[in-house]
Amino acid sequence: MIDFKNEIGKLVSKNFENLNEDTITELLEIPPNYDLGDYAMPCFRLAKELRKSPNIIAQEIAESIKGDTLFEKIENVGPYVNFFIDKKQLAKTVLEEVINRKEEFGSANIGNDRNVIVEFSSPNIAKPFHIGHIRTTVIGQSLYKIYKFLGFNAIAINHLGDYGTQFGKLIVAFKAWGKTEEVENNPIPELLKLYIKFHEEAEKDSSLEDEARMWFSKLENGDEEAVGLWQWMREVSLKEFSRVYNMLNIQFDSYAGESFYSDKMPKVVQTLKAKGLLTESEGAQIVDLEAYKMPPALIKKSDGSTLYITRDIAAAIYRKETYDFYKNIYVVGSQQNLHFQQWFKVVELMGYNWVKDCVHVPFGMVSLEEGTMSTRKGRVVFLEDVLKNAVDKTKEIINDKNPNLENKDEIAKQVGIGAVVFQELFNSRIKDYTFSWERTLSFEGETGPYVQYTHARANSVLSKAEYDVTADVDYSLITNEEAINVIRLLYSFQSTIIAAMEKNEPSFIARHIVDIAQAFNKFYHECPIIVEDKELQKARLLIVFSAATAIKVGLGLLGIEAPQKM
RNA sequence: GUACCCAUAGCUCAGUAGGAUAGAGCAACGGCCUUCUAAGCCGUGUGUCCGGGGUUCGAAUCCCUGUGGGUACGCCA
Repeated sequence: MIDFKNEIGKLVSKNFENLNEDTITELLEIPPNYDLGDYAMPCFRLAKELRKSPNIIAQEIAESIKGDTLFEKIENVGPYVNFFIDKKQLAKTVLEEVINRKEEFGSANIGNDRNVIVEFSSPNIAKPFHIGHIRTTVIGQSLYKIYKFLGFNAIAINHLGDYGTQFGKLIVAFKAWGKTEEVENNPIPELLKLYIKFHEEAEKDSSLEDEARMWFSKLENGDEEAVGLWQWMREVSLKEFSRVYNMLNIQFDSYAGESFYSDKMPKVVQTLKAKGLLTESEGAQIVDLEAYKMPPALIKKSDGSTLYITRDIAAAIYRKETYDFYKNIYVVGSQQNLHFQQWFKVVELMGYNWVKDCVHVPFGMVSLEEGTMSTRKGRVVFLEDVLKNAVDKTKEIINDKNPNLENKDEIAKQVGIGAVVFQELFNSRIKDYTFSWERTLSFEGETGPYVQYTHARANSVLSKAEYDVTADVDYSLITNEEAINVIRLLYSFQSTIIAAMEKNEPSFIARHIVDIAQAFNKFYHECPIIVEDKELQKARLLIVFSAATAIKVGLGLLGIEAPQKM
């Protein structure tokens, strides 16, 4: 595609020797509305250097450029120079790009096949997969897809919470009150019951906590009974999780969870000791971080067993050795900000300069209307229930609006789950929010189903017209504002995807495809597409095809399906 | 107590690297299906951009400060 910013840079610098292309393109911005052009160049900052008023500079620049074919108009308004792109040129460059690239539209080879690890989802074994896990799961999946789309070799890692004192607790609880058959039949809920019971009983009898620590210690030392029970719990839990992953269509390249690193930790402790970073404090082994205004990092408990932070360090080192990552991304809630800061600092102190490539991508908390979620208190909303409810609601809507639709169940699944995922990805990561059924199950306005609906509608037109993609189009027929607005959004599609990658923010893409859908729907209402004039029809169908393609690609990057009909 | 995060319309939120009149969706009300999918489109209204300073030609955006809310701070993850 033509890079219009660069073209403006060339045009202006040609006439003004003391302005080079880069300073011009850096100044360029997109005006508040299209009446003021496609690009604007504010001249305030040039005023000092050129010793003229911004208005005069803008006037001189505007007057110096005459008769360029890429721009239909270049005008001066006060201190701004406004550039209006020639509509035919814009339509041609954008629509030809879509034709040439189809569902690769928007992709780019920025990554050069370098490895980017995305760690996400990472639920705790033996605990329910609840609504609090949705953000990491869905944001992680989307980032994984975005990096791939931009030419990186993305690696999805599910860092399962399959280790730690909690397993000591579960083993104690299972041995005391559990029944194998009940757990086999209904693993997560039964294990959760045991976990809750443990905490209730431990309040009365604190020796249970010690017993739990002892069992975890046994597990770490390879005690046969402990390892056997642990393996069994891990297996039945994973089977449950995979149901949700299948619904969301998520695959992982690795399930190397915390337990995977258990034999890699002694070396970390050794290195820390060798580098003189480890000190003893209250019987535990710590790395003092006071010089960096942080609380100390606990490496080993007083009973000798390890902690979360030690495992994360071991995992990072292992990943560097195994994948030689370009970036190592952790999609983990903002509650763990300090934890990441601490262990990043420890790794830095160990002398590993690749720590700069480790990125914590935090996100805000999900709470319930009743208050914060608590597994121990059993106050949770299961993710599977949310997805199922959304699918059921979608089925009702389909029966109401489009009862003759084929594959109702499949489409209800795509739309219902799409609605939940989209809602999750539409807002900035960092914001906290309260889960609400009403909002999750609303399908109008800025929602997944709205975008999917727009895609299906576009497809319906294409199939009615028996459209064949062709570049043999008279682009000068594309003149109306509604059509051009769609094309403008398609033009900025790729830069939006790149920004989403740079900021690790899938919501950029979600918002952009809503914009495309809105612009398309206006176009759809204003301009009849299947018309007498076949040349005009061809041009408009190409816009329909292009908008549908971009929406499909965008939804794909969010991990959402784009059904042909709905 | 200390650190970090958040604060924009009745509600949920956008607002690119500081730039021209601060925008969407929802909710409310009123229109539009004999024509390409009405999960749609069009119209109507609302803002001390949390308060106060500062930097700047220019601040919702950057800095300082206060307020309100959230999170985290040694043997959980």
